[in-house]
Amino acid sequence: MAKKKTSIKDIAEALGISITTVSFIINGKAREKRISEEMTQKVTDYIKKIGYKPSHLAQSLRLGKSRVIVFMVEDISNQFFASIARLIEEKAYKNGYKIIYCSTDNDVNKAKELISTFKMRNVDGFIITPTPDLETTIISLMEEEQALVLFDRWIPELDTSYVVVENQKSAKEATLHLIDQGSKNIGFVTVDSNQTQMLDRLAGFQEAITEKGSNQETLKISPFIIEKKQISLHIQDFLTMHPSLDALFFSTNYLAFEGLLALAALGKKIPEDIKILSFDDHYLFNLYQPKITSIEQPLEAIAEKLMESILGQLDAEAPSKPPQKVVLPNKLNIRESSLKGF
Amino acid sequence: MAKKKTSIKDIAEALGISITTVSFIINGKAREKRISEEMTQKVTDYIKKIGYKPSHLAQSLRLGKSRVIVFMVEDISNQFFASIARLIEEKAYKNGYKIIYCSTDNDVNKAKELISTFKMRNVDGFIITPTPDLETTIISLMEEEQALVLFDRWIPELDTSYVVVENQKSAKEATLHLIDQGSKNIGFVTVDSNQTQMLDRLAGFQEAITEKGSNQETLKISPFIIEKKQISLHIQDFLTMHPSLDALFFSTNYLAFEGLLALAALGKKIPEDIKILSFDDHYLFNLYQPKITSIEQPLEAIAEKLMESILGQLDAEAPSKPPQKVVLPNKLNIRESSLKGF
DNA sequence: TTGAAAGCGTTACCAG
DNA sequence: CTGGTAACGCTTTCAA
Repeated sequence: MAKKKTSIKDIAEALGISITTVSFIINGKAREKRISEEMTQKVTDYIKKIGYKPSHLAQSLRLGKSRVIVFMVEDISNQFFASIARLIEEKAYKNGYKIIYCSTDNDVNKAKELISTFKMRNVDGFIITPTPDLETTIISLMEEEQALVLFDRWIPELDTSYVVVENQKSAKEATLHLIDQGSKNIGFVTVDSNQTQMLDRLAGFQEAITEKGSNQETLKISPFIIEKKQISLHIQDFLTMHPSLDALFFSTNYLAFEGLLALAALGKKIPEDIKILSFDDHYLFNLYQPKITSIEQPLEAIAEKLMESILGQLDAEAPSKPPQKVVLPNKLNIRESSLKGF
Repeated sequence: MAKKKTSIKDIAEALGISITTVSFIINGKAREKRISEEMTQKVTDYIKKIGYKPSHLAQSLRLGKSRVIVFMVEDISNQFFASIARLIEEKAYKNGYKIIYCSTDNDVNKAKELISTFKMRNVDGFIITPTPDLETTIISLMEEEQALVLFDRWIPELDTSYVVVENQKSAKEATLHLIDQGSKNIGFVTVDSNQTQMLDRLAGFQEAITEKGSNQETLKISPFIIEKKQISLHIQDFLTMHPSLDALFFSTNYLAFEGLLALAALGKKIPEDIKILSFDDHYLFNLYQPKITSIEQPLEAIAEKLMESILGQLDAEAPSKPPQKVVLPNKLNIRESSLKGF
């Protein structure tokens, strides 16, 4: 494949000077090393002429840094992760870093394998949404002093940097809103896993319920259901088993979409028959009739903090700080689906 | 950062043997090089014990291959691209390749810069949705005999591998369906650009119109409109200016979503007042009331062909084939939004 | 002001 | 069967 690439050596030979000189000039150390103006000029001109680009690979090997950051999420085709990815990518490129994405499917073994292969690629930093049981691997990453930041969920036992949102607080607030709108019997539909963000959302929900003495039912959908259709059917069953439910809180948007389908199948009217609301805003919540109330995570801020944290750890100049633990506020977008008088 | 990593040299020293031997064993050439069973055993045991992993960086430098493929799309947060990315990623990992994603925003300069920086990272292959005016860069890639495959759109003048879908045929078929359902005056809403896929869709639409002698109007939305709201307003204007339109064909799903918003604002009923249909299926088209008719691209097949093509080019064993030009069929999902009697 | 050479971690050729 | 060593492309120390 690919024609032989010109190397720094070729340049040196062509110009009849040493590799060192070329290297210094390329790396902007001409001044510092007091290389003559004309030499510098000659070299830069030649480089521009032949369009030489140094090999990042060789640089990485030599310097022990690759300027690559891994962004490891549950599923990159998920809108939430894809959006963050997009924002991260932008900020990374601006700082001379590249991003490698990968999806874990929330499978520990896949995650472990991925981390191991990335370590041997000398990536500089890891941004990870941890799968269950990933503690030991994360610990080894910490021991090796790798730049690391968790997001979306974190591991309570570990003292790592992370960026998450106020799951519990927002879930509580949203639940209170539902109660405030007259809901007396609220169903919480979530995914059956012990990821912190899901647990916190449930906790927030229950806190509100307890506080106000309302009734509640909870449906935990197995994360192993691949076929979406199944999810919708589960929700239908849930609704028929608990006919008195007058509101539904979905812990994440894809569950809400399935819920919408279930509700339509049962001929339930939103919000007259049943009010609904979901965590994780989605562009289409604003489009659906009625518009769906939801809790919006601050994508931009999450990406910002993530990069700030990882870049901070990567900055050799800066003194190494203690792990940064960032918890960002969400925004409750109240729309038609949860309103009493609508 | 990171503790000193153990290298092949450390292993050789620790075991009192040569680097070469270790290297052979690691690379499974023990048999071939007729290294003794016990030596092999000793080394593999030791490697397992200390958990040694070879440096991919050094391997890449040495071998001139990085086992990295770049996936360069317009916008990775777009559902279509994110879904393909997910599928590609899976297939790549299975073959020992990693994927680096990046978004061009359909901006030539960004694309050029990206390609240049990836070249110096010795990536092995490029999967690209070309931006306008990217010809020269693509040509230089071809001259360097880089593994390359375009997708979503391609560059007619260039003899590259590509994977696209039957845009024209499907658009025509969909338009005929609309006419068949009694539409007499169809509006085509597209993005104002000369990307091949959009042009082909328009061509297919017009072909059907001409063939059947129907009426048509076309609205081209500038790709520079960032604010979605604006798009929706444009569509509203379009509809009020052409009140006789009885069907709308959206060339891509995000335009359809905005169209839905516009239609709702104008109080138009689908499909009674106006029928609609869109290119690029979306999970939510099936959820909306009424369900939206759309043309579904074969994501899985696209990803499959893309990887097949790039891996084929990367396979040193295989004789270099002429560029593979793949055109995949789509599927017209007829749903409620385009049906007469609904 | 410039150059020689070591070294980053591998692979693979050539000896023995 | 095993080992020495050049080379991949670069940075950087030390020397001139």
